[in-house]
Amino acid sequence: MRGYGAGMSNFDDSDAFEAAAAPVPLSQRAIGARPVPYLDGLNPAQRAAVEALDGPVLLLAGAGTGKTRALTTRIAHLLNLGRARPGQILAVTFTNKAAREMKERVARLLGEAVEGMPWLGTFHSISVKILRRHAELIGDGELHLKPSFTILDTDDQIRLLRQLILAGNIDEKRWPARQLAHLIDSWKNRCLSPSQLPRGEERAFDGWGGRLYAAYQRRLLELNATDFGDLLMHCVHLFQAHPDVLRSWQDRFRYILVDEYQDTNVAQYMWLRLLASAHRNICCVGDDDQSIYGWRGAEVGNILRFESDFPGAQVIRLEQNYRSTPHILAAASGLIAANRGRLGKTLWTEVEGGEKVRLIGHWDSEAEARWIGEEIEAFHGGHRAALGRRNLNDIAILVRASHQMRAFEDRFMTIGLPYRVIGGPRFYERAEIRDAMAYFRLAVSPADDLAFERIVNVPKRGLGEKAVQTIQREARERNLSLLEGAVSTVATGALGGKGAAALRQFTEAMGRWHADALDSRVSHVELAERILDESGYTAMWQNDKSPDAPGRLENLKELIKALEEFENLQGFLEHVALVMDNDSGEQTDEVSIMTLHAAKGLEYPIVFLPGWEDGLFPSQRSMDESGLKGLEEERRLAYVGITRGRELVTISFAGNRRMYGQWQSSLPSRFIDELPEDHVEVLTPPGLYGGGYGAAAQPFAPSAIHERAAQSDVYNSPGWKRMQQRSAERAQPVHRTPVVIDAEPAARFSVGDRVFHQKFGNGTIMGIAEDTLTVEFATGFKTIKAGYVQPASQAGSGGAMDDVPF
DNA sequence: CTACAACCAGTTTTT
DNA sequence: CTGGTTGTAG
Repeated sequence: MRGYGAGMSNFDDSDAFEAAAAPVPLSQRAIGARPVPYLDGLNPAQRAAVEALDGPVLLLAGAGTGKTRALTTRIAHLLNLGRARPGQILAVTFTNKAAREMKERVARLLGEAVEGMPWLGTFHSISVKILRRHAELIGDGELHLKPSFTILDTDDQIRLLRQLILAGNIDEKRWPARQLAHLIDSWKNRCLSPSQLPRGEERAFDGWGGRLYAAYQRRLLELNATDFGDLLMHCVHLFQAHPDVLRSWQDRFRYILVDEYQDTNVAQYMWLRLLASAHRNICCVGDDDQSIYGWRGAEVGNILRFESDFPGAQVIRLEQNYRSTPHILAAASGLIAANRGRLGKTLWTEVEGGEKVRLIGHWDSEAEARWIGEEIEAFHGGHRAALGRRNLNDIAILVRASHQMRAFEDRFMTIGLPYRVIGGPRFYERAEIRDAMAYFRLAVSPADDLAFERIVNVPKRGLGEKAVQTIQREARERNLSLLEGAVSTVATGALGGKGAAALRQFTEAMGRWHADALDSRVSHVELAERILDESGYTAMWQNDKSPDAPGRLENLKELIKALEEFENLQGFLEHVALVMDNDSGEQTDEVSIMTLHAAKGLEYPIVFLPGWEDGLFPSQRSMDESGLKGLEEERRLAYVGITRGRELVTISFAGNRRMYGQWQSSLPSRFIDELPEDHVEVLTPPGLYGGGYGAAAQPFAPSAIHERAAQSDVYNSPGWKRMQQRSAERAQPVHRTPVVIDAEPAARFSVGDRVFHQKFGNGTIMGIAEDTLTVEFATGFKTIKAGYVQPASQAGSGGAMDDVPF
């Protein structure tokens, strides 16, 4: 057993073990009437976490220390001891994914015997459940929510705000709706209603912030709608204003568990405090070193303050790591030790050996991508003896900013290395899904004005801005919904011939769909398909020549499939806003590329961390906006990145990077200086000065990189200097290695073959000249290097179009 | 109303 | 450089 944690003063090895120093292993004692096999195999700290059932508990769980296991076992224990029934445990997560995983694992621990946990879910989904029961209490006497309220997503929210901004005669150029949305969100994150805004803040947004916020909240009530931020804020205000209601929920939830506590914002914190204040049986699990969402309202302070917030709290540290090698843990620990405000933990492992964290600098971002591509091919081909032959699924590239991904996508496309981008737009955020949903929403609730506006002219019906304005005027004057207003507009003949005919057709069809939506004899799945067909929506994409059109049609099919799981359209719409996500169930062998944020909670045997350059990582913007706080959050992000790796972590940086089409030179990240050099091996970049892979590592310590930059071989090489000079002239770097790897593929193709191209979609080869193909795509003829296309049948492996859900 | 050209901004992301 | 939005001409 060895501890790592350079310079951490508050580390106390005995902490975790004292709590569990029981003479007889607990798993061998009879607890209650039933045996407790699930306690077997827990380490002492985990067992302590499971058994400290009463009172406030802070479970500081480092990366890879079996946090979820402790949490789910704790739930099983509560149930097994009869301390609570499933309905009396409140277990909160941030994401649906985490909630799902926890549900599955609790079910596995307890077998079929236990019914599901109704109150295991995200902050938002649980808040919705609570709010629906007390909707009438939200708002004022005049105007209040109804239990059937809808939940607007960010898009709806912004469109609503834009209308208010325009109505207030504010220049939307200088004061964009997006910014107002962010401002209002930040208020809601802090649980501030319009009347509670601190002086000064209400004057934000050109003096209109407070008033626009108030107007927006009023409009939401009129629409019987909430946004995501409201769900939490309304709950807190409900609890504060109605002690009897709060009391009933406090009584119901005998035990409270919270996952990822370091990511809670003020609203979530208040929500939890209110619910826990009576019995104080609250167990918060988190890792202050992994708090990386400060920019969206998370308060690390919540976890740092836990002991004073809940006096007498037990603090249990999970520090035994089951994921990474000692070198990886040591590198991560050394790095994070540079952060000030932290509670302090020291990860250790029983595992021995393993490779040091590798560090390598490259001339530019293209060389970096090229090198990583070659490394991956070597791992995949089994050319790294120590690691054996690896699946691509074992490998991940974690970047700071999504624009870094392109270099890798380009390169991997060229060499035909299958990859998958994780993250990206969510399924329900895709335009086609939102359009389809708007149709369904309008069919179910004809008064849904936002849905009406979204689809009245999708597909194009010749109903542009003018027509919509006419309808809006009509609706406002007669106090009707937009759909009713549209009917009325047709009747009064306020709209010209062509538009009127199209609008009549639209409203009549919608009338039929609405009737069918209410008719329980009509299958909602068939109705949904019919709506998309009759509205011309499906046809719109079928006629669309762009390469992503087939993918969109595919998504629509998936949407219909998802519908089958629900009783009716209403039920589907109720859940979809909160619970829909894109977890592609496909199991193909691909390298994963994602942002560091998206990687949190995941692990891979082999991890590449490119782009460690000052300004990019740590991000300049982060530091400019939040100073030291921002820098520390960046450092936590680096910590998260390193601790994703199980066996081998490779950090890299480039001296030049293309940004917005221009070459910019950069220095290695300051985080590289902070890596403990005993655990880092510095590699020599290939091709610079005859180095090559086999060359011995340069014997300079990473902590000296900045100091030695001026004299080191890398930075003194003629090539490097030439590049610096060239990039200053905005020229392309000298460094251009001919692409060797893809010299052969042309042979694989012959005229007439169907091929797939990332950008142009599917096409047919019309001619071949060496490695250059002439391909006919839907959009016309293109001349393409063979390396950029793949046989159409394999289009499933590695194209951006694979990034579709399910 | 649509199509195309000019213009501008440009981390991280869940619900 | 790119994608998204805005502005103008047809």
